[in-house]
Amino acid sequence: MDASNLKQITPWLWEFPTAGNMRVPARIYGDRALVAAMDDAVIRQLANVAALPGIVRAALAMPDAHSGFGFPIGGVAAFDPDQDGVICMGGVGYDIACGVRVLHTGLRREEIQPHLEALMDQFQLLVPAGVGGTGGIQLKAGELDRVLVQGARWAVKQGYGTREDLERLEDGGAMSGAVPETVSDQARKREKRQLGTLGAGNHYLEIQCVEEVLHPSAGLLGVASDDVLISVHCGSRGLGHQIGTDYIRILGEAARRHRIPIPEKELVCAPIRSSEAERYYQAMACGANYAMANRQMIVHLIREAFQRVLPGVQVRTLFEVNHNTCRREDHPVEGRSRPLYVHRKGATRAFGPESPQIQEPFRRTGQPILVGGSMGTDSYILAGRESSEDAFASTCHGSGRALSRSQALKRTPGRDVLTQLTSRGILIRTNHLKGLAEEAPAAYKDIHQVVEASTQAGLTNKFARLSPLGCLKG
DNA sequence: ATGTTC
Repeated sequence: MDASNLKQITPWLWEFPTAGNMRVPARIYGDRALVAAMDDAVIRQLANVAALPGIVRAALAMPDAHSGFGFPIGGVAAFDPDQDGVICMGGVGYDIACGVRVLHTGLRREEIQPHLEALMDQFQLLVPAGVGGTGGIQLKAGELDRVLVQGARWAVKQGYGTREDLERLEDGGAMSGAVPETVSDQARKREKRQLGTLGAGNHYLEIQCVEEVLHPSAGLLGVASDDVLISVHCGSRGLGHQIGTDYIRILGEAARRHRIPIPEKELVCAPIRSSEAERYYQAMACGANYAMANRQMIVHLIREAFQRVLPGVQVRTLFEVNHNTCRREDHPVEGRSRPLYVHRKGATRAFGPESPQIQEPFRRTGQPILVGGSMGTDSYILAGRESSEDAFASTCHGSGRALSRSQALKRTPGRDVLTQLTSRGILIRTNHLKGLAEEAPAAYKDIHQVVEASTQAGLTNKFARLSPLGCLKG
């Protein structure tokens, strides 16, 4: 992207001014190099989003943004129900409430090292992974509806976790507003035996070590140097994908009736107060609850693996954050708190300390966020700040793709990626070499640069830098 | 991301 077409607001924030049918400007967070490296489609898609009814302040892109289906990945947009604002499928994406759970093993680097191979083997054995992957639990008749409403709380009630896990999940593990009747038979059919499965693509389960503590309050999150953590990155599987697919048609018809122009298929939307948008929100909340239950089931499998290899180890939840959602949240608009519908696609919430909109354990630090690097690179723990409110309390979610999947496939064969990572001492487990090539480190932006831009822009503070020890890829 | 182009 040619940054000379953009107005520099700060060295970490750029603006594409309102033009044509845009109602608000488009703004991109990132340093000059990150913005210059973004594909032009990011601006085109942000301009499309900026033209939607009821959009507030600006259409935003985080420093890890790249083009997505209809709406950039790394995109944020908020809509006001009193200004004919809309709910937009593309602002959530297909993998509803994809997110990251972060666990603490209670172990230090030297304690885990002799058991790493055995642990990775057990993870591979116990956690089903891959496209179309089943092997998750078979739900009894009627049970799925309870999962869709209760989310991770359902899993804990079944004995797959603890109350302490739930205290550290968004909404205590159950997003409100879920109505199972809005989820199609087709979506239910695709769900069969996928609860407790990792999925494919950039989804992973990684053992990580705290390399560097970067904030004096890191201890409040329970993180210290050389601690061994686990990150689980996955989402709502076939069920969430089918909900997205189903509502493209429903929201598309609504958009036509309300005469909202839809330049790209997945940008379909409907007025927040229409029955179609209400139903989409209810179905999306079901997808979010499925994703949170899914991660909770995987946490249970991780604990099972530890029981086999290192019995007695207590694996605790540190936090979880979703990065593909639309949520009703209160935000100040022109000095007054307003209920807005905030879409974050490949972007996470980043409320600062004291915010009533985050779980109680995080009120002193701000919302904790795991920003995943690509496979084999560092990750960061960040926490939200009050100044993130400029971006509707949002920040980046990962390092962000620099190459498309097909470009990455051409660049490096999967076997070479495996060799490179192994030679750096990272244990890789996968059943799918092609997937490894698509997710090669070279296919991603530089995580350090993305995190630095987010920090300099005032969206988040750095709390810790993590390095990978072992990775199970979907 | 995804019953890997319904």
